[in-house]
Amino acid sequence: MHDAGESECRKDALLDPRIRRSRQMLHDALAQLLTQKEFDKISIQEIAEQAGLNRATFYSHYPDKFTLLNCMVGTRFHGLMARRNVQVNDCGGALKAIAMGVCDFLIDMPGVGVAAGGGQVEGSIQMAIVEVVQGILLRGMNRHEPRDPVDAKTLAATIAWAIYGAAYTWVRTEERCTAEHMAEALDRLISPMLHAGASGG
Amino acid sequence: MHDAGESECRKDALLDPRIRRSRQMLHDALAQLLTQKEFDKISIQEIAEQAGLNRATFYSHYPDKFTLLNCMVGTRFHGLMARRNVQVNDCGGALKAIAMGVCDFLIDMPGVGVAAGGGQVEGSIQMAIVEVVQGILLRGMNRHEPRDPVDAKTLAATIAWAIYGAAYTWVRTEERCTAEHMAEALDRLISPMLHAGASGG
DNA sequence: CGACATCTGTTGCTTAGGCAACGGTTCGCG
DNA sequence: CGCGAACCGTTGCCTAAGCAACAGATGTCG
Repeated sequence: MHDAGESECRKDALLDPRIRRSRQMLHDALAQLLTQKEFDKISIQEIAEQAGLNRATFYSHYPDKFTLLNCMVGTRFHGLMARRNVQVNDCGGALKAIAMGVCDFLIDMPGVGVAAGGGQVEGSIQMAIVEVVQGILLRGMNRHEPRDPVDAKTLAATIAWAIYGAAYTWVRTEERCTAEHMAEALDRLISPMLHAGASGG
Repeated sequence: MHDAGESECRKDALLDPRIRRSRQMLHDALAQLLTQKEFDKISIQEIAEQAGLNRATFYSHYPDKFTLLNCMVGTRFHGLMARRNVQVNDCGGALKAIAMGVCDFLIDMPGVGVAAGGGQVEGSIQMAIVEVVQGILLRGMNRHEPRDPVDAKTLAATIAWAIYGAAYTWVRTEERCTAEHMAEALDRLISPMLHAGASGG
């Protein structure tokens, strides 16, 4: 089985309610356990037990706990941005909204503190954030001011990584400013990049 | 089917996890809907939808929404008392704990406000509370100071109804005292009844 | 070293839930 | 009155989840 492997993490709709429910419970279980112990100290048995699901059911959804982690992080970040309806449209402030989302997500995400680093959790978070932010940027750019696809992809990647890097550094800073302040600073910093190269080729 | 009919509401343990989960979801769904509209304005379709379950699944657990209401209220009150580990033992204060539980439950229970009265919801609550409180009293009396079974049953019923009636009146009072204060008053009022007739025949 | 414990993937069978469809009731509205 | 809409209670078929059991890997303690 392993229907939810990596790439098909977010086919939320159209799915059997039982499947969506089970995956949701596995996500919640892992998130809960991450508040108590490190990722590599968590067994699949624990996750299944915490979720109130059978261990065999875990394997019918994910091949291993790493894939679950990736899907959990991706789904949660995607959900956060979707709930806030973050998108790049004609009115400004999109970059600020994106940066706010990333900052808030990093703050709330268990397993990411001032301590620890280089773990599997950080990697999953980074991947998920960059991928989702890239998607938002690309969709907005294509809809608003079309440009060369290669340029668009490069630009989106650059901005996505820039925002993630800034937020990642920010969240690990002892006496950091507010997320709001950080997001505004990032917006001012990056906006020129987004609008400068429009329609260039 | 209809495995959870009325009397066998609380066989929680030993049951297939899927069954416990579904019933829990139906309980939560009904409780949620009761915060929004009156009981007889709620359809089974709504309950199933709110629970994220199929309508047919509802019928495999309960014959109608009245049974669900009874089970939901009973389970919730029983769970509240169990979590607080309320029981009649050698040290005093049992009646206060019981009264506190009843007051807190009535306060939190949706569908019971200063308004409305004589509805199906009130009836279910009354039945559940009296039954559970009677059980607690009977178990405690048998364990602590055995007496004639008939007397015990009558005494337990009397006290249970007294507490319910007091709490019912209290919760519908405009400017009521705290639950703590009310429980203490009831304890002082009823304790003599509980201890007076011990070992009588 | 062996004994014991825990976790891992995987299997086959059983059971609960999803779904579509049915006929039947009630209600409101033109 | 007829019509549609919504709810009811039930059915049969299909799919996901529970469960027990397996062999194998790892780890730890005496």
